[in-house]
Amino acid sequence: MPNAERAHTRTRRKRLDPERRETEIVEGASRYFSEVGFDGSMRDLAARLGISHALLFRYFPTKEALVDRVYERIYLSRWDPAWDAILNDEGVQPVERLVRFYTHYLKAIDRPEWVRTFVYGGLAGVNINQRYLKLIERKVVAPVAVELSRLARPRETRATPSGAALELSWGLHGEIFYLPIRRWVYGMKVTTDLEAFVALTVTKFLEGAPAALRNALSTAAAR
Amino acid sequence: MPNAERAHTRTRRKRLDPERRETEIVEGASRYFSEVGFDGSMRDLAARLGISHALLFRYFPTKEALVDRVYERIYLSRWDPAWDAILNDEGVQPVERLVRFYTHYLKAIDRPEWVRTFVYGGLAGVNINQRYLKLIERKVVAPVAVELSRLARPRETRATPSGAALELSWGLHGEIFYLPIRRWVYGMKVTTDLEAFVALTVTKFLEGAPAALRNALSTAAAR
DNA sequence: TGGACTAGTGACCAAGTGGTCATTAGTTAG
DNA sequence: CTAACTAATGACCACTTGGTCACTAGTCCA
Repeated sequence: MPNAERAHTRTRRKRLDPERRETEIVEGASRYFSEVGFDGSMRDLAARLGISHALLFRYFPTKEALVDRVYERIYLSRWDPAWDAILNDEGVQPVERLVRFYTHYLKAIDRPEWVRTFVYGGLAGVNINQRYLKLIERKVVAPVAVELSRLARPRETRATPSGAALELSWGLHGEIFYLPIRRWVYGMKVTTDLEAFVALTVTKFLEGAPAALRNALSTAAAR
Repeated sequence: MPNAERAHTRTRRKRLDPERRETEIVEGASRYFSEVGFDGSMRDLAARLGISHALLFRYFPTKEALVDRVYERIYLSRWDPAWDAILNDEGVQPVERLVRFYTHYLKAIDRPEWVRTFVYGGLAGVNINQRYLKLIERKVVAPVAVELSRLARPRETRATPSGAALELSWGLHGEIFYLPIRRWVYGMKVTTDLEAFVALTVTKFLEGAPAALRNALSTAAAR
């Protein structure tokens, strides 16, 4: 074992093959920036990784390039196609579908890198956020709103959900998303029993939203 | 009119009395930091205010002092005592109470300085946030949870609400808070009809939450 | 064993940061 | 009109930042 326990001081220079080093950098950067925000410095990051900051610039020409890479890693390639199936499985009761979907989703999302980076990005106006939210609207909020409309008015079959239905579905999403926010942004102590939390929230939604929607639609129509 | 239209160039040096200058600085700083985040520089801020950055240090010994002051201005002194009355007015139906309270609250909150600064502060771990959320829990979430418990189980009279009831009330709060977040953090286009939004959300809550709570309590008891 | 290849570094640069201070110039009371 | 008071400034300091580059030293093949 040639590489064990050096007598003379310090972790000497380590030579990694470029591929490994790169993933090490990207992963480290994800963690680092999510803690500190994207104003964190390249030198600090390098120190954490135990390398010189010059090396970072060997792998990424600018800080921006690294940051872009971190974003990419965190969001894109993070929508699990299986979720679509869960959400649209006609053979399952709506409650069950929503509970399953949001439990999976929450489990994937409820991590500091994800949540904090997302919020940092929102504040900075990074456009990846807006793209992501559009995706959420298309894949989750709108379908849920359609389902909700059907529950509220079983007879009607409208393709596009009303504004109120969308608002209510965004409400569900926001409510669920607020759990990781409370945990990772505001540092509050909150449940870790994600499934119970989702079940509770979804039940409330399905018990209350159809009535609220009917109410809103009829008062709007009466005007 | 001695001070009108100088022929020779530039807005010359202006001499304000300290009190006015100070409020001008604090207000400008609130706007500036809420846009840029607290990593914004004192020089930039000064340029925006049309003064030299040295002057800022005449009024605030350090940047931190200014930031503290901005926080103070934005949150503390921003809980309207009238809200307590609205929320606890036994003579009014719960729906109406919640709608009124949250409409007022949302109107006060739904401004970029407030929302963005709050979120920036959360990410940075500023303790004022945690204090504020404790206040919300004490003044809003907990009372709402108590009310909710009463609605779900009219016979019981427990002083402290269950975990599930609290969770549901936090859900309501999160859902409502998510509207300004979407507007000011993620830059989405969302309703400006706050009252209609609150009415919708509160209705959904009151229609759905008691049932969800009963459900949760009985399955927990059955175990 | 010795070279060639190249991952990794230290020292450096220009631009920006928070913060200081001697100096300048509006304003007003006498 | 002048002198005194003090709001406001410009020039400066030490330090940090993103980024560059000539050099150093692991590793592996001949």
